[in-house]
Parts: sequence; structure tokens; C-alpha cells
Amino acid sequence: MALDDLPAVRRVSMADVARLAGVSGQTVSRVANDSPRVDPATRERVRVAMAELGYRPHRAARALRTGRTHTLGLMVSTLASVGNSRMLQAVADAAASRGYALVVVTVSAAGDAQDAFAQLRDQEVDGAIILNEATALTAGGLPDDLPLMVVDASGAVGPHATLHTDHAGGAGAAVRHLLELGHATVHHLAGPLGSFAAAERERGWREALAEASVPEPTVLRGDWTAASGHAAAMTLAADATALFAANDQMALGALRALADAHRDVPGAVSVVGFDDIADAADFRPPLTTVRQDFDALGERAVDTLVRGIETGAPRAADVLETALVIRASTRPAAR
Amino acid sequence: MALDDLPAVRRVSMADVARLAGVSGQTVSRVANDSPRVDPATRERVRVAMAELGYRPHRAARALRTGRTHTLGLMVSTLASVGNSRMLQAVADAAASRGYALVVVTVSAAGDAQDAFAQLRDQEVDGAIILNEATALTAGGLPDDLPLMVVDASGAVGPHATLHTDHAGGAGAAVRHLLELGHATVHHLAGPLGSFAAAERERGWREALAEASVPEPTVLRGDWTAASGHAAAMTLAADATALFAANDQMALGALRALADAHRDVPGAVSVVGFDDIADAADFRPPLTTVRQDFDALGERAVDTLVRGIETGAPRAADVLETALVIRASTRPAAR
DNA sequence: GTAGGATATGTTGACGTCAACACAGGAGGT
DNA sequence: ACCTCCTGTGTTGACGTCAACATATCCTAC
Repeated sequence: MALDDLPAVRRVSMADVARLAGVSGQTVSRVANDSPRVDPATRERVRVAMAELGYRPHRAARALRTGRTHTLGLMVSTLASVGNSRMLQAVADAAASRGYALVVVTVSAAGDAQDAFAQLRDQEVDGAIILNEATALTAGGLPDDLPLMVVDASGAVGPHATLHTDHAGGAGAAVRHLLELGHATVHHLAGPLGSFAAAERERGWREALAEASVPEPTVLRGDWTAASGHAAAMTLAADATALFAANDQMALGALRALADAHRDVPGAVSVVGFDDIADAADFRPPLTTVRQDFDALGERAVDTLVRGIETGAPRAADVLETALVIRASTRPAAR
Repeated sequence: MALDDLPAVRRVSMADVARLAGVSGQTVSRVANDSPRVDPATRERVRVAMAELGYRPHRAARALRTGRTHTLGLMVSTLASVGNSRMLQAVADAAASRGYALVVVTVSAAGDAQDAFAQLRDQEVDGAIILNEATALTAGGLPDDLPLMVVDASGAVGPHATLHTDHAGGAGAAVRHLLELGHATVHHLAGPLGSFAAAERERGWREALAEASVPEPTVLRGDWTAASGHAAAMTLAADATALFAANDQMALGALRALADAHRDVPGAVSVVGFDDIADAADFRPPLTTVRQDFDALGERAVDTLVRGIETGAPRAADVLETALVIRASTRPAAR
């Protein structure tokens, strides 16, 4: 009579635990959910029974009963950018530490933002984080029946919480750093239109120039990729001595373009990036850049969202500071 | 009598659809699950009713009844490496296109591999993809009650399907390319011990050298990061003229170290990387590297795993080819 | 004409959980 | 002595779905 002839073992349910502990299923449920209305001795007995049987609550059953899945969604356009990947990791870790699963939905795969929302709804997520998706806000708007945390976007977010890095402030710091080094003005290699982060960094650059009463050069534009940074930097004015790129990867492309044009960095041109991705310290030369705290951003986003879900906390709007990291790609302007 | 005084609307269930279509709930279930035993006219009537009410099946209820969650897990040590991020995106998209949600579990956050498995079990995933996690295989082994797809790892995978890139073959191609350019030998900047990909790339390098009867220099070692590549390359032998780095990011660090030492690339030293990350074309000089097809890898991994789950297909072991991408960082050895 | 089979649909109950309610017993107040 | 309130626990039923079984028609074959 081989054991494996028997039908597949049923999973351990509350009823099994209840039987072993000599209590009702409801009491087991109360213990599982940390209800205060349980006698300490009973609680202990139930805990022992749970451990003995290896009981784990059944998420699906719980979700069916309560309507809550303990799952969060993350909506993002692409993970090709290093910044988005870093955010994802931070969010995944933060969600896991609170007992939430994380479902990743990329807009590119979903088709458009509305499809992405449909996918999230399909997964019955309790809430979602919308990452750097300005288009989602314009095209069709945000659903208001799903708790959302809108990260790095602006506009009509309705009742939802928002959170973003102080892109403009970071950009301002970068520009002031370059101006203090004696550069007559600072050129800007901007990110794509439609991106909140790109727009804010551009604004910070513009305002810092205006504040210093310095002329504002024509904006160059890329799409966050190194290749686009390279292409844009080829058109950089011949007399430019300072360049602020909207992210590190575009700065990388710009560094190559400048080298090919025999314009030494930092000898002839100073370059600043944004993000402080891990590789930036090993660019040639090591890149001066604006550091974003991705981990804090992810942590904060999940924290606020979960609190909103669990306690119906009111909408919040947070801003995270940046830090200028000075490396070898910037130096005083030649006189 | 304001509408919003009414209790929150119950979600649309099969019973609602059944009532509207004038059939039983079971028939609605059959239509929802594409059962063939439904009259075409009835099917159409049910479809119309579903559309009219905006019916969506309730995943939790379905999971409770069937024991299947339509969720896959992805276990990965870190998303800091660009390669892992690319894989994640590919896997996420492939899973979504098959109607599966993807839950990301990072081992670093979980503590160790066994905790990560516990987390996956907690989420009741139908199966999981283990990405580049050699340690998971050694420390405690793999569970055999959960369908797994082991990507880029070796060893005792038990009954599970495996899939990996032909790292050794790609490395061999890189080495032969350098030898054909006339270099006396090729130094290797290897990845961390414990990584299957690193070990395989190192093996490919070693075997290609042996095949050409060329002396094998001491291996340098890093941990995939550009910083580690920089540090390791500082110790590169003074007479080295060719370097094969185990990934592009370490190659980036090496390029900086060589530049600081005034050793021109490719004039004095030729360098090859591995992965062909998007930025590699904008390194200085643009990097010759071995391209991995991340998208195909993700697609294939999900495909095999899902087929295993849904049809109990037997274990499979696939290998994906690589392609050498020649750019400006390699040239014939000086005579 | 009737048995037998195929096809289309309906009925019942259970998956595991927890909210709502019920109830027993003890503490405290009058 | 009685009523009230609080604490700890049990009972019941429903969340939405689908497998198993039951039933109703219709077709074909002899």
C-alpha cells in the first residue's frame, strides 16, 4: 500500500488547526489575524497547532471573503532605464517587507495606459504605484476607484497621493555648481517631452539660469538613452563650456561625442548628469551628478500607499531631496 | 434619495450575467472558460450579457475553486545588474501576454533562498523562474512540489526545466576574435565565484585558449559592477594586449582604469565585454561585446514554465545562442 | 418504434475564510 | 438578588467559481 497511491494531500486549513487545538475555526481565524479578543492561553495553543501542522493562510480564500488581495501593482513604461529598475527593486523590497506581493505591469507590453489599468484591475490589486507615466494622466485619466500612488508625474491626479523627487531643485544645484565654477552659461541636454522628470529638470535649469541673469542657450533633447545623448551632443554649440544632461545615460553618450570631437572633459567642457547610477563613478571621467535616493522613494511610495489602503489615510504629497555628487567631470572654466 | 447613499455596489458575478442572459451560472462559467459544449447562439447571448454588465471573472474565487492562481514568481538576487533588469522586463511581458501575473521576489530582501521560496509559496504562485541563483541550488536545494524554471544555473535541479544562454560559446567567440586579431593571449576579467554565468564564461575563455595552444594568464575577478572592473583592471599585467571582461559593466570600469594608465584602447589593448547592454555602444570606445538575447530568454522561460504548469509537459533543457558584436574596442595587435 | 448515444443545459455543493450574530459565564453596580 | 456590561468563544452563512452529476432533447440505427 504505497503512500503515493493516495490522493494528493489536501492543504492544511483552519479547520484542521481548530480540531488539533480543540477550538472553533473562528478562534483560529482570530489568532491568525491578531484579534485582541483571544485568551492568551488559547492563542498559544492555536499557535502551537499551526506550527505543528505547518498551517499557512490561503490567500485566495481570504481575498474572496474580504475583497482584499494584499497585492500591489507597479505600472511603468519601461525597465530599460536604470533609474526605473532601481525604483522597481526598491518598491519590490518595500512591498515584500509589508507582506504585499508586487505585480509588475509595463505599459509598452500592455499597449496603452488604459490597457495597463485593465490589467491591474484584472489582477485585483489593492492599489498601484504609477511610475513616471505622465501620459497615463493625460490619456483617459486615472481611475478613482483604485488607490494609487503617483510617482514622478504631475497634473490631474484626482484624489490620489503623489510623491516625487525634487528634480528642479537638483537641476538648480547642478547649474549653480557649474556657474560657480565660472562658466558663462550652462547648456542643457533635456529628456523627452511628456516626461515629468524631464520637464522638472529642465525647469530647474531654466530658473537657475534666470536667477543668475545668465543667457539661456537652446535646449538639446534626447530620450534618456545614451545613443540619444550622443546624437544630441554632436550639435552642441562650439563655444559651450558646460553641459547639464537630464540623466547619466545621456551624459555617457555626450561624453563620447565630446571625446570624438576632441573636446576634453573637464578641460574644455564640464558635464553634469542626473541620477547617480552605479556606473556613473566609472564613466570617463567619473561623472559629477545629482543623486536621487531611489530606495527612499520606493520605501515612501509603498508606505504611503499601504497606509492609504489599510487605514484610508488622506492623500499625501511628498517631495524627496537630492544631493549633488561632485566628481571629475566638472572643473573651473578656462579663462 | 441620493444614489451614493446606497451600499457599495457588489461586483458583477456570474449569477448576474446568467440572469441577464437567461441561462444558468454554469453555462456562463463554460463560456468564460471556452468550453466547447455550448451552443453558439447561447455563447453569443452570454458574451453580450458579459459585455453589457462589464463582467470580469474573480481571480480569487477561481483560485479558491481550482487551486490555480495564474501567478508566476520570479526569484532573483538583485536588479542592480542591467542584465537582470532586462530579463525581468522580458519575463514580465511574456507572462502578461499569457494572462499570468508576475510576482518579483528578490533574495536580498527575503534574506536567503529558502525564505524566498517561502515567500513564493505564500503568494501561491503556480510556478516560478529562478534567475541566476546558483546559491539557491546549493543551500537547501530546490523544492520539488512547485514547478520551476531554472535559468542560468547548473547543478541538481531535480525534475525542473532549465534554460541558459550559451555563455561558454559566446566567451569562446570573443576569445577567438581577439586571437584572430593577432593577440598573443587574452586576459580574463571574470565574474564572481558562485555565479553560473561567470563560471561558464570563464570556462569558454579557458577552453578557447587551450584549443589555440595559447598560455593562460592569471584570472582577474570582479563582482559584475563597474567599480570592481576598475579595481581588477588596475592589476592587469603590463604586457597584456587583450582583455575579455565577463560583462559590459566591468568592461566599463576596465576602460577607465586603462585610460588612467595611459594605455590606449584599442591602440594598446583590445577589450571585449559580454551582454551588449544598451549603453555599450556609447562607451569610449564603443565596446565590442557578446550579445545575449534577453527577450528570447524571457519568452522561452515563461513559455516552457507555463506549458509545464498547464499541460504537465516534461522537463526541458534549452540553450540560447549568442552573437558577437564587433565595435571599436578591438583591433589587430601591434607588431 | 424504440434503444442508445451524443449534445446542451441545469442543480448541487464545496473550496477556506471571516463578518455577523449568538451565547455563556464572570465582574461590577445598585 | 438582580440587571448590565464585558470577555471569550462558538455557529452560521456567504464571498464567486467550477467539478461532478443529473436531466432534457435530439439524432441515428436497427
